Amino acid sequence: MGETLEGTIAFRVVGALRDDIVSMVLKPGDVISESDIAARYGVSRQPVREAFIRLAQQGLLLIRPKRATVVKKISPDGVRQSRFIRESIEVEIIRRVATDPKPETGQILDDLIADQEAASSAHDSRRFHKLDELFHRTLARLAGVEYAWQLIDDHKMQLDRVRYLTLGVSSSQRAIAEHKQIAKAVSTGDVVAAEAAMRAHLARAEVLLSQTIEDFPDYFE
Amino acid sequence: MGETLEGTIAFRVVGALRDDIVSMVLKPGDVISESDIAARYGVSRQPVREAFIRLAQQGLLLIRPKRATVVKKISPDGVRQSRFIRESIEVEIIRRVATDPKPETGQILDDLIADQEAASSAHDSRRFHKLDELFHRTLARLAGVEYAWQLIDDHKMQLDRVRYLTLGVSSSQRAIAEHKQIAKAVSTGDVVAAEAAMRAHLARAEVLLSQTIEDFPDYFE
DNA sequence: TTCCGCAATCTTGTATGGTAGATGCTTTTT
DNA sequence: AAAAAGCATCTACCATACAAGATTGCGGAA
Repeated sequence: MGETLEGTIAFRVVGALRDDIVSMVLKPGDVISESDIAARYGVSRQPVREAFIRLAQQGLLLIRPKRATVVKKISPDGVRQSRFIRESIEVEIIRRVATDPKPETGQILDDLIADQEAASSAHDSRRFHKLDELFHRTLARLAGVEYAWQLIDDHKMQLDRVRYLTLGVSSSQRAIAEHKQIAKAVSTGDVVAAEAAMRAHLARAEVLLSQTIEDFPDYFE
Repeated sequence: MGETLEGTIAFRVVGALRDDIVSMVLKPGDVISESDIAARYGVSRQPVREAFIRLAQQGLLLIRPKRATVVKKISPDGVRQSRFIRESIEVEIIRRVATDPKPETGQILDDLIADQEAASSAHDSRRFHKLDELFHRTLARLAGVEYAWQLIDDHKMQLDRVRYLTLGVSSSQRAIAEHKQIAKAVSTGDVVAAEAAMRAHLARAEVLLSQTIEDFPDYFE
């Protein structure tokens, strides 16, 4: 035991702040200070400061020395490049999986899609979102590069803030249909179709950004 | 001014430790402590601790709570996946650049290659390495995703530690020839050839890893 | 009225002391 | 002799105090 630092105060503060930022409880541009957060959580400045450092390195906070710390505004160009990174990696993943599909691949993906349909029918959007994420992470695992997904996950936080602003807009039916396309192309070893399906799937979120910027201009830089 | 934190002690310690780790002055498995480093640099433990946090998040250190902090050993699988990430992104970059090459693209790349040839003739391996890095970063800039290169750069630290163990092995002549291939394919808009040339260029380092593991087994996990 | 300067008061950065957990060696017990 | 208990001594974690840059607003001078 104790091989990780999950039990530390700093770790808890990191999690709490990250959740608040991604879920827009703390809004882009909000000014916070080590003392504020420390008082709010009833701890000293020290672990809060360390949490700030971690979150700043993840691109969620901006520490302005001797001035203040602010919740980083969403950078449209940053979002664009995060998507570029995600698409680059996921396309390469889908290629590798489709090039050499294992026998059990199709069944694994189909099971996940079935779960998603259940969550969609139950209108459990939180579970649906979790399963959507799992679908993509599973593809990474099948390609033997699960660590690469962890990287995407870090950058996805930026995208998730935008997603949170557009809740309810996304059509789960359409996402499921696209997942089915991807799964089918993968299990039949059709690399070209798999890549095209993945690109189309990822491109769908594209249109949302400009509209969101107009709706919430203060949250963007 | 002062919009950054470059002037802080913690920042300097980060840089110094990172250089020591990448250049193998601090070797994988070495045990260090906040007190050690603090005494060595003549500062207090606080900025050292913050430097540890940053470096741990970058994957160079492993903090074992209440036990010690060690220079992280190189993970062969991590190196493999870092290469996967790099190849995914760089291939996508080269596609975009080659798909829509700007008029000045060819000249920019040719100039860089010329500089590299000069550095190679002068046997200035440090400058050669810097220019090699600049070549790739320039491609990212031409694709409009310079931030993506920054991401690669973070992961490249892991690869650089391996590279440092194999100094002198790489042939600069061959690297230059490959850069020329890439530049030519890009400026003529030959997407397929550009992608193939980039993959070949990145794959060349592949063979070195297994040999390096045999030569320095203690540095790997 | 406008502008300049200064001081109160924010902020983050740094130093240091104390706490608790983990390790390893010594001593004690069986 | 072997195993277990105790203790010295590491470590990172946390709390607190102080330092120094940055901001704000007030007051006096032009």
